[in-house]
Amino acid sequence: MAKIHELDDLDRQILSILMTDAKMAYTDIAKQLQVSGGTVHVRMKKLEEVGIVKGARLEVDEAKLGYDIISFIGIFLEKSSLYEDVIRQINQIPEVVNAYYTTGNYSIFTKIICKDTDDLRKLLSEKIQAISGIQRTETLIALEERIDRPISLDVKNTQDR
Amino acid sequence: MAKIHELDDLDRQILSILMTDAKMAYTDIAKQLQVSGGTVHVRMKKLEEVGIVKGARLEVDEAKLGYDIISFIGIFLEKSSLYEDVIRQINQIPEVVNAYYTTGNYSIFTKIICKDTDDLRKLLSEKIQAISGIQRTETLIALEERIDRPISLDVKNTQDR
DNA sequence: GTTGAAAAATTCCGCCG
DNA sequence: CGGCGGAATTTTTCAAC
Repeated sequence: MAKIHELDDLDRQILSILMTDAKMAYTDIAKQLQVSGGTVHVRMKKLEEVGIVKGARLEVDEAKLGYDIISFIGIFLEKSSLYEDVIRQINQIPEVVNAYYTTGNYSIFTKIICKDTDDLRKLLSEKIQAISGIQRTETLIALEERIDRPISLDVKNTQDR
Repeated sequence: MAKIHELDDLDRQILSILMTDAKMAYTDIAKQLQVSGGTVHVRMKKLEEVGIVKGARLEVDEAKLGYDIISFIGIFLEKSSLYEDVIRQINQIPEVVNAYYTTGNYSIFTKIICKDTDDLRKLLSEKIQAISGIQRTETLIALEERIDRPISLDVKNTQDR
């Protein structure tokens, strides 16, 4: 479930560009990388086929939509065997945007985006704490998002012009 | 820095669709929502102008690219006045994909994606710990990402057909 | 990997409710 | 004014080389 396919430098360059701007036209990328538009198309098709490219998401300013609170909630389970069940229930909560199975302090670690502190309070007391199998939670509130970017692929030749 | 613009239901429906699939053609969205392609175009332009739409990112399977370790690192600062300086230095580390200023236990909370545990170890000891102003760090390693999705906008009328 | 041409989507503009 | 329809321009997509 994590097979590494052979990618050449062109693949990585195309990915690098689209990872920060998925809407850029293939013809523009082609110009930038000095290849034909057809080539970019073929590469992307291959990358989609092997599952490296899973799709594209619009980046929105959540705060401008009224979602002001980003928080991380660490969840301790009563028994680790409850993991699947708890994840299933957490999945029902729309405000949860990420959930990870983790080592260390917590069993499950989640990222949550909600409208205000009242929303968060209700979410914790009425939704999260209500899930059976959860022992206790720890909440971390983010005041400011300072870095948000994709991973940077290292590309050998950046001698494009 | 968080002004809420008036969005109608059509705006929210368009956003909802593109937030999960930014590559969907405007004409397809138009068909789905029973409006003309031109209308979708005008709405998106407005959403971009007011900054609600910031861009689009390709979603990639990091594991297939060899990036197997997702970890969260909480950073304690010696003095909170060092915040800006430390963020600036963290920003230089390509593996850092997110950084937040937080309340609670930590001062800075980061999400990091790297290739393997050895990479992570080096990152911690050679890059993070080397930043002056950092007192200590706490690391959380994610074994499995189970939920990864955008926020869900509530749309009044979903009577599209 | 390229070229070129058909099909489709984007983008713009004048018109209508 | 907000939405519509159509036309010009670009882009995507695919074949043959």
